[in-house]
Amino acid sequence: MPTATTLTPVTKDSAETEARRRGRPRDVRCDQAILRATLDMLIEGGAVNLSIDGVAARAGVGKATIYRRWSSKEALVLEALGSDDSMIEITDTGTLRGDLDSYFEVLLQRFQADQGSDVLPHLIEAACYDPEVRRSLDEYTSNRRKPLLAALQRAKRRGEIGNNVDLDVLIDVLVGPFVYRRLLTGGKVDRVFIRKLLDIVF
Amino acid sequence: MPTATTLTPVTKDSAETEARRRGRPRDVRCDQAILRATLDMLIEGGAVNLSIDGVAARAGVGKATIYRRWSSKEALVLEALGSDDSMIEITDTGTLRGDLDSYFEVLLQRFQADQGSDVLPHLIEAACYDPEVRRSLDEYTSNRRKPLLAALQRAKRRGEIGNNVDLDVLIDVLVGPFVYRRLLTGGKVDRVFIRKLLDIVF
Amino acid sequence: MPTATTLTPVTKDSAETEARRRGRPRDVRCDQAILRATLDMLIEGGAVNLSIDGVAARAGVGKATIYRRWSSKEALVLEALGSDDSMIEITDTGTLRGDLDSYFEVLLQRFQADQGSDVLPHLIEAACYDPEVRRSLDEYTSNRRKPLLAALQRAKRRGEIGNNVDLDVLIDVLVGPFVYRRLLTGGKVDRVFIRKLLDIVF
Amino acid sequence: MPTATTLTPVTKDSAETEARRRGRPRDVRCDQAILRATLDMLIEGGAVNLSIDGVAARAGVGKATIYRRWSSKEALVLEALGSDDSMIEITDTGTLRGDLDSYFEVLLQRFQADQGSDVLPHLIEAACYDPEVRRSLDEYTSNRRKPLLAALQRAKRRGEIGNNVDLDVLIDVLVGPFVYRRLLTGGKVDRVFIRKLLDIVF
DNA sequence: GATTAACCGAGACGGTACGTCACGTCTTTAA
DNA sequence: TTAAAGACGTGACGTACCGTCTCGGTTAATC
Repeated sequence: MPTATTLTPVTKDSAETEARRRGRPRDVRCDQAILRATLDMLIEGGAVNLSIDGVAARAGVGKATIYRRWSSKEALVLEALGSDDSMIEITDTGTLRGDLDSYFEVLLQRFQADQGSDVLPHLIEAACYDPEVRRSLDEYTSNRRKPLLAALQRAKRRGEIGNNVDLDVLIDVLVGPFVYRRLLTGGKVDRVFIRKLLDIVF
Repeated sequence: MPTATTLTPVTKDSAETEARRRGRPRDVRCDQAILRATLDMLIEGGAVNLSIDGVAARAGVGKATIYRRWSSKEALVLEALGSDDSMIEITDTGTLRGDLDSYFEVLLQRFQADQGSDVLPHLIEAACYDPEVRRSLDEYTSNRRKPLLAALQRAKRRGEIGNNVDLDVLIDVLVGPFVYRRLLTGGKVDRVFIRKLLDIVF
Repeated sequence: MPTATTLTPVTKDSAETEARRRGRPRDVRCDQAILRATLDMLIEGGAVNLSIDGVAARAGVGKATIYRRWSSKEALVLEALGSDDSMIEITDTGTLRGDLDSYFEVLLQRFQADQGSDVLPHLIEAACYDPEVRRSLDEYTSNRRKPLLAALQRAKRRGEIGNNVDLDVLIDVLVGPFVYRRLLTGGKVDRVFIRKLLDIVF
Repeated sequence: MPTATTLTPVTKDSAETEARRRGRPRDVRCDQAILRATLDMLIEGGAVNLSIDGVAARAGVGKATIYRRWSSKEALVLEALGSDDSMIEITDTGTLRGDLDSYFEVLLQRFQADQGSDVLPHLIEAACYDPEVRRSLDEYTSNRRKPLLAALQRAKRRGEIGNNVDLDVLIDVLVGPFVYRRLLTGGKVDRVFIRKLLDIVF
């Protein structure tokens, strides 16, 4: 998930150092209520059925209060999702295969839980015409890759991966098939799939 | 692309065997005009800016005439896309590497031309809540995989690919990274990427 | 009710004298089914909820078969209503008061049964922009006045009504208040009303 | 015409006593523009050719802005008509015949100007299935009767009208024939008609 | 008996208007 | 200055009927 600063503040209140803005300060409870309502409605109806009007009503908040904080529905969604820290941690098992097993196990669960959700697809589409969303989505993706990258770097140091292998591309090869099946083919994603995938790559 | 029968007819006229539907038959020119208008507007403004009202106006057709044929905007888009036969043909070069080079060359052009388009992302999202779109999208994807599958089977027969390799998963490994970069990471997709990808897999 | 000839035939088959048109003759059962369906739907939902599509479906008839016979919804309604001959017969009681009592008794029942119906109002509106309906409605009204006119003429001959009284206007005075209450004031129409009305006029 | 409160506000702002509704107040210029456009279009094309889309476009206003204020086309029309204060004033001439002459003179002009208009008929029909319109139409009618009632009461006090005459019914007798001719018979409404009418009643 | 013209059902066709929804902005009062 | 409330113009939605127009298939009178 992108750090909150990427999308959140329409008006930057960059730091507390800044001489405390004048006028009534923003109510933090509003932020919370809005994000809470957003998450709830995302779970209930997906991103498509999420409307700003709906969130405002549910959060007991004026629409302007939302637009004051986020520039678009997607910015709001991205931040609402970001509040759950969903980064996959990879415990260093000492071997590449061990690390990957632990990683894919979690990834598998994520994908299965995620089935039917339209949140990611919605953001992907939104990213097409909203550069800000594009940036945030890239950052989100990038963050998710970090633990895997670390594990692969460890393996490279241990000599388990050839020196001439581009690790970024290797990640694409390992994660891409998941995304492809999930979004386009509707194919199954299970342990057998993972095993076959690893058999091919390594 | 799905064969026309998948999405097209809201009312199925399953076969010609059926004794010719009663009533005034549908005007084929309407189908053509609508699909033509849809494609034009897709190119001009993407899937998000495509409205049924707009298509109807442009095609010189009543809205009902569209809804009579397609149940949703996405069904319409899928068929409009399908009408251009965009399957990638792989000429049999005799070697796996040769086949793949020719395939990826075209795929690369496609991806670059496709950059910024929101059509595929839009369909992916639509597939989340419209099973009909889901089905058609799967079929579309499946068709696109066929030439590649054929090439890999030739290679397997020639012994270039191990007998225990699951070709379906291999395709996922070859194509998935493209999709992943295109939709999620925003990463570059070029010849260097392809070379590194093939280096890893083979 | 207007004689059928006023509105009914879009194409006039004025008389049997004409050398019997060629081609398949119109099916009388269609006329019946259509009028039947129209009456039923009028009773169920009023003139506003009456649609040609609906009548056609209910009568098991093509829409063209209706338009071949009647030029508009209202023409159809007028004829459907006309099939019940609803003229009020006044039995000659020998005195004006007796005749009027018998007449108003029936008129009263009609008005009460008619309450809530939108058929007459609908026709009145239609008459504004359809001269054919205008003509038919006038004729319909005119026919309804005839029995009353006859009774008044008898009374005039008997000397119960002054010689200088315009009987047409007298009918207006006797019937107008009914219509006025029914359509515009929403006021009660009962025996007391009739008595007071007659008290004023005579 | 009904006082504005009858139909106007979909959400009642019953009185000024209520502590000023929250949120952005309705723009009075919208009301004016909408009513203005409605009246114009009524004059041009009658009630049948009046569409909400048309009014919205002409008034330069969104459709929702209209629906926020009036629940139906007819409610809108009724209020638009009411904004022109069309009550007929009867100057006290001292004699019944004088008052009536002055009244009928204006009524006559109204009826002639009104010829061909479908507004009243349209409202009458609408009143059949919309109780709100029914109520407003009754109130409208009731208001229109008031001046006449006052004149008749003056005449009664002067002894020109018998004590046992029900003035409400008398009004029905005086006005009903007009309505009846106008709506149903298509008969002429002129000074001769009025004279004959008065000859009969008085 | 073949031809022919009008009829019939079904339903497609271009339109128009409907009433609803959500968008993102703006305008009020109150804190 | 922020907040809640909600009005605002915009524009698309999917539906319902309109009256007309093809279709294939009757059904008689005429040739």
